[in-house]
Amino acid sequence: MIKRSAPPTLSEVAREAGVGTTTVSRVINGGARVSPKTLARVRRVIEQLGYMPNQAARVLKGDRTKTIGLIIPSIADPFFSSCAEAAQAVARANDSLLIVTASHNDPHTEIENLNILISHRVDGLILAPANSQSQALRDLLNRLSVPVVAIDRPVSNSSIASVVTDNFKGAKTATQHLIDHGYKRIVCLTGESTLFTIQERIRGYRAAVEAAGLPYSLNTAIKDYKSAEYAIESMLAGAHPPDALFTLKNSTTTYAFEVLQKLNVAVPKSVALLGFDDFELASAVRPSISVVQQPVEEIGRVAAELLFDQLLGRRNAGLPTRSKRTRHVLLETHLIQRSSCGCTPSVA
Amino acid sequence: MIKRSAPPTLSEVAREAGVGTTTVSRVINGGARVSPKTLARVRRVIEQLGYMPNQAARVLKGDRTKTIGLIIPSIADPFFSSCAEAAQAVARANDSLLIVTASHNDPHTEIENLNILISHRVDGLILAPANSQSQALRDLLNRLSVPVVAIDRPVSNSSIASVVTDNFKGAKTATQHLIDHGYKRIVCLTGESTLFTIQERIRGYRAAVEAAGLPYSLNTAIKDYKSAEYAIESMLAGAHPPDALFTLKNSTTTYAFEVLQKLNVAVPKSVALLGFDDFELASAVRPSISVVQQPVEEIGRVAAELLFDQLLGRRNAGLPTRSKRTRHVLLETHLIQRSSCGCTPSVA
DNA sequence: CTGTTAGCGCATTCAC
DNA sequence: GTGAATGCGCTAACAG
Repeated sequence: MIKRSAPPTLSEVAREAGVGTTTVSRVINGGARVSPKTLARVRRVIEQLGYMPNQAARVLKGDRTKTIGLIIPSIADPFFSSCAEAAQAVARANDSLLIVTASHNDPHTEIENLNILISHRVDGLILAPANSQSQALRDLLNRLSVPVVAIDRPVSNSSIASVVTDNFKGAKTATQHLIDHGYKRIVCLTGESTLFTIQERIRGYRAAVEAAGLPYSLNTAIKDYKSAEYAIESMLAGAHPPDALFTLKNSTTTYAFEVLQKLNVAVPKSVALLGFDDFELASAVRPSISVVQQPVEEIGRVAAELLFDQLLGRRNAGLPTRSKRTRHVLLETHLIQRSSCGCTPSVA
Repeated sequence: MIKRSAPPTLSEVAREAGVGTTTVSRVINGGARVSPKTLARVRRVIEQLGYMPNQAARVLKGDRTKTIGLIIPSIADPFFSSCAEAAQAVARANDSLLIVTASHNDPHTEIENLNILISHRVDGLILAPANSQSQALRDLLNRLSVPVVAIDRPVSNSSIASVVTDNFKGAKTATQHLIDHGYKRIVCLTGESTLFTIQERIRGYRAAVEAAGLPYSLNTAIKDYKSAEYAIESMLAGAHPPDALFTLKNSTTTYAFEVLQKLNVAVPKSVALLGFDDFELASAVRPSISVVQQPVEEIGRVAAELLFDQLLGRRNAGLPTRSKRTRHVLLETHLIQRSSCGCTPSVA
């Protein structure tokens, strides 16, 4: 076992096998038009030397890099890591490598990641924009020579393809569901209210309560257990305590749930709970928590498929045609009726 | 806004700015030894053209790629995605890009990923071996010219650095904790019993019960809710029903928890529950679930730090010195005493 | 301070 | 079937 400092090169293989570099190149790329004898010999040398083609050199030749980039807020976030997993599956199916980076929802880090990926000459890009409105991002994306697909949040005022959940409709339907249950004082709780998705959900909530002539009550200051506890405790002690809570994001939902438990509030009897975004144990807790479910894997999968559509279309078209049909995919949510909203699900 | 098909190159920038390529190169790399005047001019052209250096060309020059690879079973798995996040932070701090791929615990896919990363000439590699025993993996890893760090599971019979949790000790301590509570029939439940980590935990469980002269009862067939339900239900109906359950992995723990709830078994009164590996809502459910917590982020962080240590050491040493001190880091677990084991935690 | 030049490893003409 | 030569974009000698 020889541990060299530098990996073997194609020409070393060629020399060792006593053939030209072209032949080795052919062998690597399928072995067409090479005599069985030399094929075998070259393959043996490759095996022996542990030769692996240098991706950088191939890329430099101007071909595609067979690499696509994905920029998400966080790798550790279940929502986005599921997207990533799905996108990676599609990438692999298209013989490509997916490079995932985290922006932490910071526009600066996002641009940084973008530049890194551009330097790596990714063939295409999927990203969840930290800020849907950012002019800088829009500019950078527009001058890019590769196709881009936005996920979870669109890039506003741009023709960039996107795959997002119908947050408005999902929130409106969910709120309506609470209204149908007969709740009169539905309070909406959330954090990170600057995010596009959250704003859409707020719009949906508002549309529903206003249409029903019910009070609109929104608290966007829930950032941790403490703030949730404070908010809920004071509301409950107030003159017009809520009879239902609509939480717009995962963490808020669990905070609210924990607070209600801590306070020994009967759910849904005294206060109902409905959350946006499903999570692992929502069905395991007591009462099980009703949620608006997003098609997480689908987002990643569809985004990647859209990207490769553009990639393939582009190659077939010959010229880098401006995509004729920029597509915006709006994915439906699904209301999962468990116990916390007042429903009695068939499956415990 | 001109959308070119091919990204601008360094020499285009040079031509446009009326300087030599070297000057542009200098500007890109910090701008040392360039007159302020030209510096400004070149920078303007770069900005204007939206030039970004081609990573592939740099790599081809033989320098480091400033890229490290990470192979984990799944991106969507909270445990590993947290590791990945931590490793990425370290990578960024070292001005490097982390490329994450998923092996799905399949040795074949693992080798495939490995080859892809080798082709990309990563400077180093972190991986959670699908099979700790695999000879093929060991061979491949050994002939690699870059440093490797194994996480979660070691590569047995090899000098490859590793960062793993002390699964044996963690499981033994946990079992002992149950014994101290007075439980006499502690049953161990799990799936994926071929994994190194699970085997270590089984060893720990066994060591503890045998030392205490208690019966050893292991079921490694828990793969979904159904199998958990079947297993637990039959045990409970048997002659010697367990008074405590020790579950060796996350999913098993939640399955067990759900089954116990479904069956209306009082926890921990009738049957106690203790799980290996912490998870998001373990403290939010009722009763809150006691667990053996692993230092997840630390695994990723330490592994990456170890890798960069080797990388830097290697560069300073000049020659590719065989690492004198191959390091094996064993990380301690932490027993989180919540309610399900019979403890009364101070924090509800 | 600045420009010229030579390759890095590979795929790809184009000859033989 | 096969090989020699060219150039992808960049950096690092070396001149000036």
